[in-house]
This record gives sequence, C-alpha cells and structure tokens, in this order.
Amino acid sequence: MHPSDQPDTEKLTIDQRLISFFRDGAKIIGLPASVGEIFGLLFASPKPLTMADLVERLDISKGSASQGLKMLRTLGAVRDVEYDNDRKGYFEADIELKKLVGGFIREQVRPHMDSGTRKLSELEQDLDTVSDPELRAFYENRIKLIQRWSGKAKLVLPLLQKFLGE
Amino acid sequence: MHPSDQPDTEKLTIDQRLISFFRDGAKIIGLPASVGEIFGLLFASPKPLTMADLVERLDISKGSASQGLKMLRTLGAVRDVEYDNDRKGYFEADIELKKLVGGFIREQVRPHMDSGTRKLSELEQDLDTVSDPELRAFYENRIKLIQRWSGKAKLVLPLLQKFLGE
DNA sequence: TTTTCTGTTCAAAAAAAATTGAACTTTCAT
DNA sequence: ATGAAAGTTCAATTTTTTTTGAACAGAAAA
Repeated sequence: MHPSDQPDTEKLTIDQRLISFFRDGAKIIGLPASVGEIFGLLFASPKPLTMADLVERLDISKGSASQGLKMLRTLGAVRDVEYDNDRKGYFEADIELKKLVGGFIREQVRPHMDSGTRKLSELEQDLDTVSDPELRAFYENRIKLIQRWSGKAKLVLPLLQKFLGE
Repeated sequence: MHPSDQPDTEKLTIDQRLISFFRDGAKIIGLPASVGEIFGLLFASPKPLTMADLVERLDISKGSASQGLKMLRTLGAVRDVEYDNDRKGYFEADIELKKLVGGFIREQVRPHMDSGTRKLSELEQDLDTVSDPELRAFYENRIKLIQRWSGKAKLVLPLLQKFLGE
C-alpha cells in the first residue's frame, strides 16, 4: 500500500458512500442492511430506478430487492413513480424526515409499544395472585413505576414527531 | 389442553412476567434477550442477587450472566451493592428512567451518531471529485439534507433526556 | 394463445449474533 | 503457600436473521 493511502476510506464514489451510510443507519435502527442499501442507492440517484437497477448495482438477489422495496414502501420511505412509459416499475426515495420518522414509528415502534402495554395490563391483573403482602406491595410499586415510564413514552412519540416534522 | 385454558398467558408468576417484559424490551432496543432477562429478574427482586442466582433462576450460563452484567453495568442499568458481608458480588437494578435512558444514549446511540457524523464529513470532502456539475449540485443538496437531519437528531437527544429526566 | 418480461413467494443456504462451557485469573480463607 | 470459590474470557456451538434462487403468477407483447 502506498504510504499516503488511508487504509479504509479510499476511492469510494459518492453514491457508494451514501449507500454505506444508509446501510449503517438501517442496521442501527434494526433493519436489514440490504434495505438500507436500497434506500441509499435510491437516495443517491437523481432519477428513479427499477428493481433490475437495484439488483445490478447493489449486487443483491431479485428476492432481496423485492422484499426490501416492500418494506421500504410500507415504511413510506420509497414510492412508486411514473417514468418512461415503460412496463417496469420505477422507484424513488422519499426525502421528508417527517415521513421517514413517522413510518418508522408507525411500523416498528407502535406495535412493540402496544404489545408492551398489553403485557403490562396482564401483569397488573396477576397482582391478586401474590399472597405475601410485603412482596405484593413491592410488585405494586414496580408496576406503578413501569406505568409511569410507559406514560412518558406515549407522550414522547408525538413530541418527537412534532419536533422533527419540518 | 383444557378448554378454559388460554393457550399462552397462563400461570406465569409476576417475576416471570417481568422477566419476559424486559426480555422483549431488550430485543426491541437491540440488546440480547439474556441482558433483558437479567435486568428483569433484578428489577423483580426485592433484594440484591448474585451471579449464581441469575444463572440458576434464568437457566443461563455463567458466561452469559457475566457478560450480561458487564453490559448492564456499562449502561448504568445495574449496580453493585454491599450485602451480607459476603465474598460474592451482589447486584440490583437501577430504577431511574433518567439513568437508563442516559446510559442507552451514551453507550448505544452516541457512538453510532458520531461515526455517522464522521462519514458525513468524508462525504462532503469527496464532492470535489464529482466533475459533472449537474450531478454535483444534486449531491450537494442531498448532503445538505442529511446534515439538516443530523442537526435535528443532535438537538433531539438532550431534549429527550430532559423530558424523561424525572 | 403463447411467449416474454416483471415481480413475488418461500424453502433452503448463508451469514450474523447470542450463548455456552471449559480453561484461565483473581481473590479470599485456611 | 494452598485450595476453593467467584468471576472473566473466548473459541466453539447454537440460534436467529438475512439472503438467495428457483418456482410461480400476472400482465403485456407478439
């Protein structure tokens, strides 16, 4: 290696860097790398792309491309666009932070929170089954504590969306 | 199965439910299930526990217990306590939301954000290498967009902490 | 209608992440 | 010092998640 070379970050094109940026971002929020790459490539493209473009440029399978696009569409992060008047479907990245965050909260955060809330209410009901009064008082406090947390979490989400919404 | 049985949520003790609650919670925020279980058991216990207690009651290996505790300590979610005057180490869950959220942000969120910020500035530098002026203008806009997002993200974290801090 | 192009589905394969357990280190009691 | 208890480490294993690719379905062109 030439002495002046940086070992890592050498001769990557901008779009490669953007793809890598969003690949990492996807992993961080718990989405598959390929989903991040697809978004990244669309984000880095001045014009809409087809599924075949994704397969070729990211070197992923047709299956991954199809599934990744599906996920990105339900997240509202990618949309179908008219282009050419072509048999193929064309896609582009949605660029509004509000929408991206909203989709993530709707699809990934809310469902988990709801199931948590359900579990929590089951927990509450089972307090009756605890006979030892001291232990029971302890559990009551712990459950109250989680409920306080849960209440805050429910307030935080709309707050977040408001803050990020343009 | 008896007809009146609920298939799932039957005859679980409170502490089992709490363990399951935090197991799920851990998975959601991208931590191993065993880490959630350890926290859950400590959270559900009126008195401090030893590593041996965790191994026995959660039926996990000593290795998992050790590693899980290590992670929970760096997150500030579990602390060492004096108890008995015993050779063993005793642990209890930290119960302050502020501290839990703070630790998570410090250990899991910040490092990722920092590496993102670094990648972003590399991206910016490479703009020079784009010769086509139209494409270059396009990339400039995209990078500006991410920078706007990044700025918001940096504002949001302290806001979040403030909101959740007691 | 038949063929070709585009995209979906899902079982199997590959990759990544978590967990185990045995060897090792440290610490304390004798 | 020596032995035993407590805890850590990490290579190997297991489990989970992601990705692939081949079979299938639908739609438009021939």
